[in-house]
Amino acid sequence: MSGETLKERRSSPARDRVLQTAARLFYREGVHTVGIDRIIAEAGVAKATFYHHFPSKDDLVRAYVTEQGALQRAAVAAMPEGSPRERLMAIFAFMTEFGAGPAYRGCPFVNTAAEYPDPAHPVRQAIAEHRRWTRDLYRDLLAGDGHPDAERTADILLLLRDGLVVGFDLDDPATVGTAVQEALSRVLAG
Amino acid sequence: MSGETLKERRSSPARDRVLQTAARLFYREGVHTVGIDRIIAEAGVAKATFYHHFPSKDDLVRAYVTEQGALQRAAVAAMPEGSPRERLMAIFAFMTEFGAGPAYRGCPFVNTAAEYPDPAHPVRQAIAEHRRWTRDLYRDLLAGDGHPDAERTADILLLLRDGLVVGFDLDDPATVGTAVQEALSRVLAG
DNA sequence: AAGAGAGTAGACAGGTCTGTCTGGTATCGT
DNA sequence: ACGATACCAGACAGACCTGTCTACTCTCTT
Repeated sequence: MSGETLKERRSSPARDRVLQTAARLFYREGVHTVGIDRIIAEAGVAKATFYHHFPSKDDLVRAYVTEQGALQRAAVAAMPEGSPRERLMAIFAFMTEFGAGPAYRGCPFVNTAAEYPDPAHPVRQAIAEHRRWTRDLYRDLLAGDGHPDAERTADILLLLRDGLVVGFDLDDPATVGTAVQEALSRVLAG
Repeated sequence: MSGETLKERRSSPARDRVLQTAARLFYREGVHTVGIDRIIAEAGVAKATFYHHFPSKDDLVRAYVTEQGALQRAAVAAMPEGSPRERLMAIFAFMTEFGAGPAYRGCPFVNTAAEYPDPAHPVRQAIAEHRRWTRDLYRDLLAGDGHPDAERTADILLLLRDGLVVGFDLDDPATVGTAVQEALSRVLAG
């Protein structure tokens, strides 16, 4: 057997193009406003091919969310070595840098969740899974840094992270950036 | 001249019913997924009447956002008397209580903004206006409490507020509730 | 008395949405 | 050589969307 026996992981050029195009459009314009026709047109893929790889649009949205999660996990894994404290700070520094950029449109998970009210929906479950991973990442880094209350502080950092992504999307980036720095020092000191 | 000479403020039973129905549906299910037909059906209003009061759906959405802002301002104004510090705490206590309820679906402003990517859109501007009011409210209460850095701390509180509304929508309410309390004490202790 | 304004019911136009289906081509493993 | 798989182009169905329009009723103001 070849390397990739995983069920859903089968890749193909057309599928990748669809997913990449969908990611770009969904992030920039939202999920419900972007139609299948537009995605396949910009991806240069036939409609039958699209429905061959994704049984429905919701499956594509779920794949989009899952893909974004994988990208974030890969980005964290590829981060330069350092102490847990340094890594934690680097994560927030990266979000701040990215959030201040002109292409920033908020957090794909938070934005997509706003369009899927039902918590039981597969898309929402994929989002919930990524949020658990994020919180656990914070907790592990805090614990590795010897923080006395890693569990609760991780919850606070998630709170801060959500405020960050919303603020960078809706408010003045410079103001949000300094607020995040200040909040981090107050939270981690306390 | 009678009391109400303000341009847009003219009220009517049918208009109120439309706005109230739209608020309920938009909040629970999102803006783009709820159509005009459904709103007028549930509001018991003819289509011509709807378009008589609201030139387009976007005008209704803008009215929805503006109305939510007015409700929040009224709620704060109707709060029991107390010191600035007590009032600030009461605001966060109220959000926590409300956010833990079963009907909570996140912040209407944040959720609606996720469906309107263009910052120049009237809907987005109405949202931005409410966010400025919120931040200034925090700043005034902090200043009234004699906080040494009311400006920057207000930004942090807004950060925390956004984390709160997102967290209560997507995560376990109990966990978020304790995290907010803890974060508040750490941030305000400074 | 008369007209303006608010209301109702519902048909209609023109567009967009998701998803299906037809029909044909190319590549690849066996 | 052959069957499976991936891909293309595009028509089509059926639903839903926003917004317009006709035609009529009721009530208030002047």
